[in-house]
Amino acid sequence: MSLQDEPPKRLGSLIGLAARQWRRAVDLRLQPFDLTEATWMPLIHLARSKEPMRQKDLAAALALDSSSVVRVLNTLEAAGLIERGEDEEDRRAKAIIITSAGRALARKLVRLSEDLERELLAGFEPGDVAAAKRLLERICDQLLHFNVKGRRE
Amino acid sequence: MSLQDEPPKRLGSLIGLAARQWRRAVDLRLQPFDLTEATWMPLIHLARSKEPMRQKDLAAALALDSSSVVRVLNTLEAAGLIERGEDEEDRRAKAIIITSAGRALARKLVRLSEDLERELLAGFEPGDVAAAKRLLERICDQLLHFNVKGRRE
DNA sequence: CTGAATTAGTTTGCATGTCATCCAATTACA
DNA sequence: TGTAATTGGATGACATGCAAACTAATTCAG
Repeated sequence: MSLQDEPPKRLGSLIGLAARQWRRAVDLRLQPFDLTEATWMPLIHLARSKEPMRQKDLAAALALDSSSVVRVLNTLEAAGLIERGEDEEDRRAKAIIITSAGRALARKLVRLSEDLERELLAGFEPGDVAAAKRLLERICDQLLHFNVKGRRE
Repeated sequence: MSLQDEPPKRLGSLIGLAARQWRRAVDLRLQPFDLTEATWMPLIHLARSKEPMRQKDLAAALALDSSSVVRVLNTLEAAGLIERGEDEEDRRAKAIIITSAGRALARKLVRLSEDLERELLAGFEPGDVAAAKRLLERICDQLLHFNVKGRRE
């Protein structure tokens, strides 16, 4: 059931496949914490920022639709990992603050994610990985461009 | 809104981001055909195969769960692009056959997908792209391994 | 040959991402 | 200043992927 036996995949499918498999791997490891890939990313991001973030900024940072972020934050809030405070400068906005429980969990998650990536990439040339990352970043930029252009033509 | 301004992304997030953006790009282009990325992949795959395929084989080829394939095939069947025939050798199985309308559409889609990829990758070194593809394939293999091991341990 | 295990396909429930739309607050401008 | 446009957030509908449970057909063991 190896992948090399099959006809060459397009880059798009390959990326999609890799993303799905990666997500499954992460979700597997996060099961003990009752978290999933979608929930840990915001948490780590929030832990990294010293200031409380607005949801809009978080969405931008994660390159997610703001509606997705709303839902994820709901579950994080229900789990007591974050709180939604008021933003003084703009009463529309909410200031997302991470609770101490959230911060503690985030520390574990960062370690876990580093372990996973290390384990997964063991046996790969660091240079190759870095090159692939650069390429992916450029592709993402290209796609962003492309999508924005296509949408609000 | 460029991506370079932000902290370096982990490879996992980067792949996920690229996959989402790529999907959006494809979906944008497929809107006129009332299709999405999830539906065109099976169609192209079916068009490529001379023999009618079983759903199980299609699922394996797309690296999808068989239940996902069921749903996609339902919509393709409703759109008149495929038909589910009986498999003579095994009455459990269905032989998926692509209709002439499906085949015609698939031809367009192949061209479209090639155009998209070409356009998107213009300005990239072909060698770099090939290297990234190889790396992604190896990562997918690694992840498959990893996930199978973790699941039914 | 008969019952157990396996297999192909389906159904259902859940998580996640996107879009369209709505509401309230803010900003811009005439 | 008063109204229009914009913005942050929330909600609902839909697509998609996965897992678990189910059905029907096949295979395997005895």
